[in-house]
Amino acid sequence: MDLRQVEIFYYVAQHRSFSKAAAALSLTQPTVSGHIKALEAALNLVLFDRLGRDVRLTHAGEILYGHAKRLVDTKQAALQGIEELRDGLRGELVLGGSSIPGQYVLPRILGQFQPQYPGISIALHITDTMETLDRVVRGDLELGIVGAQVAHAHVAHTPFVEDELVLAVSASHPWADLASVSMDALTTVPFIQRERGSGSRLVVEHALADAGLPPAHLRVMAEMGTTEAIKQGIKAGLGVSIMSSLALEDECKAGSICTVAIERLSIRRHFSVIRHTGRALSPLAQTFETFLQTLTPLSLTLQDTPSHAPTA
Amino acid sequence: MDLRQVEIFYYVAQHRSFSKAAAALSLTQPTVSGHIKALEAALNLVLFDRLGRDVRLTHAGEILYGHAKRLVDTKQAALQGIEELRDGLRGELVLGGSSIPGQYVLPRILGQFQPQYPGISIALHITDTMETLDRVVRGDLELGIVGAQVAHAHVAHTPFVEDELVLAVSASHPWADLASVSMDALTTVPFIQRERGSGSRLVVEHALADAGLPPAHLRVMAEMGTTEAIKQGIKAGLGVSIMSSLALEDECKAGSICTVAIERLSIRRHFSVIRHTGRALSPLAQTFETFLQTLTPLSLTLQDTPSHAPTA
DNA sequence: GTCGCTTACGTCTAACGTAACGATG
DNA sequence: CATCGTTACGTTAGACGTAAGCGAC
Repeated sequence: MDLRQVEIFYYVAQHRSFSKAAAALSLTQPTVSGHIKALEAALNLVLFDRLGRDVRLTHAGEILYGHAKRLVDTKQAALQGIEELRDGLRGELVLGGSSIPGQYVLPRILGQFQPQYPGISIALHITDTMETLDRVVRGDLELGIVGAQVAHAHVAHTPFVEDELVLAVSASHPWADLASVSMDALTTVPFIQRERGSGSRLVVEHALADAGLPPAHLRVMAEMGTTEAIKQGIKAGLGVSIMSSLALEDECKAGSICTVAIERLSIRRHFSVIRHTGRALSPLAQTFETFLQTLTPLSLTLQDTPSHAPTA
Repeated sequence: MDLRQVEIFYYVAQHRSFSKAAAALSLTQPTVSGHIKALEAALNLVLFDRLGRDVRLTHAGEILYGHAKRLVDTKQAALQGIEELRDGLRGELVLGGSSIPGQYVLPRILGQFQPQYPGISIALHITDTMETLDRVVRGDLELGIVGAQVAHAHVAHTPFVEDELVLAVSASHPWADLASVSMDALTTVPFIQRERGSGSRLVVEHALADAGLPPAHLRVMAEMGTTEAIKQGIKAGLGVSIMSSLALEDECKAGSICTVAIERLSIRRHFSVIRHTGRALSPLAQTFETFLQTLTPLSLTLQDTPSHAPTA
């Protein structure tokens, strides 16, 4: 049974006329005749009584009519669903982000993106860089945004907005009012670092090592799983840390944490958008990726990114 | 969007493999490839991620999969519905019958027919011959069984079981014990006849007229709308009547009404199955018509048709 | 090298249109 | 005779198969 035939049957049944159905379908009347004939032959049923100029459904035709209506409706619903999907108007955008991008960057971006597509839903999985990468590889996430360049076959990295990692100290710390401290000074104070697997930690260790300060020289007094925990540790006077300036916005404003420059050291990184090269992106994900590319770093910093120097 | 493509897509999605889907569909693998390619082009969407030897649905593919499943299921349901319909296993058999066939013949036949098709329902409309004919013409009834040959363009008559119209008198009537009476005697007793439009009345009038007894010569003392009313009239001693032997079964057995032969007159008729020549019969009606044809008059008379001579 | 999807190409069915025919009112 | 469905036939698109190509493990 061919859907085309069923569709034509549906039109004929509705119009009670072969010729009117043909007109409605932009076909010629013999074509409609042929399809109905073929359908009747395929089903081995007579579907219409041809009564002079009147065409009526037979009992069998009425049964088929109900099924035909359901088929045509289902097809229509499918086409509409696909249409909306293709336009990125519907669907679920499944994203992943490591902690800093996931907590401080993506929420702002999604806040701009979602209002443009009221029909969509967004799932944002915030884990760490490694886990995000794994999920992209498995296909659980369409796109990930991570804070470190982690290579993997089948995974493409696209550089994204820039981030600066800064030295953060408690407002009551002796360094709080200094313009800058030397790199060597870092080894003299208790240091709090992120857990292994964190992109931030990777970047910090690389940057310090490149500048001639092996990570082992730091007086690491604590290793914490989240940036939030580290901030609490800093405020409690446990130690200092180097973290994304993005995470310090509120604390700088509030004056509870101050950032201090490190002499001759600027730790900058790009966040990366990662995706599986072997998998196709959903239209919605494509739309989002395009949206990301139109975002200049400016449009992010424009909204309340803390200035480098603490306000307090 | 072609249903064939969707169906093939559905198989590929289920098997997570083009080649396995091809095998399941008895197609070659390139054919399946081609269909998926065409579908992806038609929808302007990538439906599968081809990951080496693994094939996975994209997000768009998953959306389509839901629709595809509904489409395939709907098609399947339609085919099954049609199948059952064609086999006459389901549906409604809409019949009409004039009073005698409708009340005394069809119930017996339907009692044999329906148990063979548990899924069907039967609507039996009992009116008179003319009304039954009209309804067949209008298409409200697929088949009618009437007691007289009434010609109409587009209506075909098929002779059915034979019926005998007999003289019925009350058990207390002077004629009750006679073997027969003369035709002329009929004009000497009060006569009860059926209403206009009745096939029985038509047949009786024709038969008497043919035998030389104009209907006007009867001493008609009552005209009643139903056979049942006439039987009550006979039992009450209002008069005699000529009616179908089929309607007298119980009364003869009970001894309340006796049948008497009329000399040199036997009034026989065939019931006719009528149908519209311009309309197709539903498979169920076809099945029923075939069933009717296999019924010999014997199989009807076999079950308790009253003997011509009264038992009492 | 093997497995599995894609591409290329040839065949053949069938979808469609045009034109002629036929029946109904 | 006008309208509407059917039949006949020619054209073209596409469904399918075979064979070769190609990337991944």
